[in-house]
Amino acid sequence: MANTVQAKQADISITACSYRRVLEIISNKWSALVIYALEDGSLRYGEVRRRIEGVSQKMLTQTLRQLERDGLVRREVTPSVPPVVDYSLTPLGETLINTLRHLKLWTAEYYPLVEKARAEYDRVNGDDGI
Amino acid sequence: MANTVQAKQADISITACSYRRVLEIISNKWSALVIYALEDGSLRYGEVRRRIEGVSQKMLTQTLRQLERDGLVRREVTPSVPPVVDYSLTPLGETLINTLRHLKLWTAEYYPLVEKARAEYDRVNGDDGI
DNA sequence: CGGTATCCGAACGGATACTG
DNA sequence: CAGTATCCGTTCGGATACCG
Repeated sequence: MANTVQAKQADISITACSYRRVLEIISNKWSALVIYALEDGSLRYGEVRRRIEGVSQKMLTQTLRQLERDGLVRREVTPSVPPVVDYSLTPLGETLINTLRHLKLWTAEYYPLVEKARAEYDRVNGDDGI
Repeated sequence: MANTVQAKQADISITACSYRRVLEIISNKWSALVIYALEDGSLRYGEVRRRIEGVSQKMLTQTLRQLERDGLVRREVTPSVPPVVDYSLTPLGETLINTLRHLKLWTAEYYPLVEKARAEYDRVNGDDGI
């Protein structure tokens, strides 16, 4: 911590370290989608599954368990036959969805530009080699 | 498109579909970290690498190429010996970092609660079985 | 300095079958 | 209905060696 440069680098490393952890929460294929599916309120397992096109039973269950462990989603079991299991966002989960909304807005506004950039990149560097 | 329920589900699917694509941009291990490393301006390859603790040469190069293809990062080569390669955010990349900042703020404020939730979950469901 | 190429284990994630 | 268990291919990502 001698000079400002070193101090700043240390700060970046520390920040990056914890920052990486959040990314681990939402960076798998389905977590953010599940959180989004629950934004309007409680849903049963099957309803969540129907809302998220393409998710398998295995991955949905795994994702829900992980989010439950992280304190973002609440799981409520009504022991009946057949069983009823409801999922909803916890207050902590609600705080995260506000943040995720910004990501969604960015997508809506700028994703076409990303696709355009990709097409241009592929046109230039494209299928020339191999 | 008979009733509102179906219409809403369709809308969710479409949104989720494109939303998933942004997640693909930043959901790998290093992309968001690289974007963050470049927030203060242009950096040389080695400087980026030193800023991101733990990244390997292979993954850094791969991540930078991908971000370049997505139009988020610009790569400028000065052909000298030894070569100099500078990386910086494009205007499009700048728009994304504003969004990512919200994620970082969320982390700073709420991540401790996530860790607490995990500890509690593990305490309850913990190492009882297997 | 700033890469590329290759090998390899670990993790991700889909398909299928079975259960309370 | 809401899972669990298993198999298995694909991708991720680190280590190492080499290159212009």
